[in-house]
Amino acid sequence: MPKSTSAAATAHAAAPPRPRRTNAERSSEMRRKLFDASISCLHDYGYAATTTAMVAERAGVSRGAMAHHFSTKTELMVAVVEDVFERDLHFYRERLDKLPLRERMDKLIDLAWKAISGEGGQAVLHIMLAMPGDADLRTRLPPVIGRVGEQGRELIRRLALAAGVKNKALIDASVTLHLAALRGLALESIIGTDPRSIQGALKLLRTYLSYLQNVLAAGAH
Amino acid sequence: MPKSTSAAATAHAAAPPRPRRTNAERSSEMRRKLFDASISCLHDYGYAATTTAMVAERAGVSRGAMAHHFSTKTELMVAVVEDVFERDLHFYRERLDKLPLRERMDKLIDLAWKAISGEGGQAVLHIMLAMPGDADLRTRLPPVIGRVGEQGRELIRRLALAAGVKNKALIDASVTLHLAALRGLALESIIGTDPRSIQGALKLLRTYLSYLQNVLAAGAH
DNA sequence: ATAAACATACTGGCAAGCCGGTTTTTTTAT
DNA sequence: ATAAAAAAACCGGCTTGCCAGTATGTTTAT
Repeated sequence: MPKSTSAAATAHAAAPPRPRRTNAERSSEMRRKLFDASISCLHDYGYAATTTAMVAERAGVSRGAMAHHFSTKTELMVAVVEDVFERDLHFYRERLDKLPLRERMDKLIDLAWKAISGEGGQAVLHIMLAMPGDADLRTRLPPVIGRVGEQGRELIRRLALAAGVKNKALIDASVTLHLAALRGLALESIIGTDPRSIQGALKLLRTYLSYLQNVLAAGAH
Repeated sequence: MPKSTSAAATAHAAAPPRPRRTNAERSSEMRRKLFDASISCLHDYGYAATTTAMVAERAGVSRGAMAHHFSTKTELMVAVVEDVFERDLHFYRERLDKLPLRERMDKLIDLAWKAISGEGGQAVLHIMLAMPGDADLRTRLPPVIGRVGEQGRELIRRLALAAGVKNKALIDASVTLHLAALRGLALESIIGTDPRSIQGALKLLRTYLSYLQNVLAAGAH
């Protein structure tokens, strides 16, 4: 392989165009690639069948590079959950801000369904279900889930308050229930349930929510 | 160890009481033990962290015996799902038959919650989430799920018809949604969500169902 | 220069499946 | 009825492949 000659030193040598990225850029690009590959693998194969080697390969990255950024599989997975949650929150805020207040609640279910049933949501689902089998995950994940869960609840509370609803306990119960329902439906789609059946359930869920809004609005006056 | 003498041949020898079970009995007892141990392990550690050796040990059975009845882990897990589903259906029927028609619908949610959030339900949840990573599971499990799902739907359709509801599509959507919600809440309890929050969500779910019944009953006349 | 980013090779542990052999039950032949 | 033969249930060690983690070497940025 006669590539070692000073060809690279010649002026026109642009065979591999060198971007000359900064270290911070390299790191964040590396993490992005690893997250995407992880999510994709988790979606396709689940937690246990997702091997670190597989993730590295799909990311187009060496195992060593991955080890440099995430020394253990658990660590990577926790970071994946954080990444997905952050992106989801950003996704919600970006879309909701453009809508008039009255329409936001209704849109929320569609957005949440997209987030939860998508690749990222399914990946998170798999990681969560791996908790009972991984002690590290069991200690590291709950704080992450709790933090973002609180942020999400806060976001929805604001929407509800703007709509004139005060019953905090009921709002929380509603959030818990609707998120659980969406997760359950996402699970159904994982195990191959007929999508039409799932769509019907989603429609009913929207109906339920608007019923709840009516009741609460009536009670609020 | 002088137990090898003909003590067993004497009339009163009850030291090791030999049951002299029939083969069918031995088989079914063995399967029962393996199912219970599997469910317990799945609940405690999830799918991947549940090893066949662990199941055998917890069942108080040799690995070879287990291999005789279930030659592969996947095979055992499919059988576990079948067992849980059969027991659940039996559980539903037994409890519901004793109730007057009007109360059955409401009771159904409690029963389904007990079944889905219990050890067996969580075990099934773990097995389902393992599907993407196991090709065998992916081909063997759907038929089982489909069969029992249809039986469950049939049971509920009868209840609904007895209550004067005709809208078949809406009934199916309702069943799908409510089961999904319960599964999602079971998942929440697995990842350690505050039980009070879950109870609140359950209460709201019951409210939703009675609302739906009222609407349907009104529409049926 | 030196530290961070990236790559390659290796290792230790472990779980699933396999296999030869033993014990218990059931069937068959006498 | 009873012994021999066949079948079914049961046992535990072995092994092979594979995966997470590690150790060491090379390139790129600061």
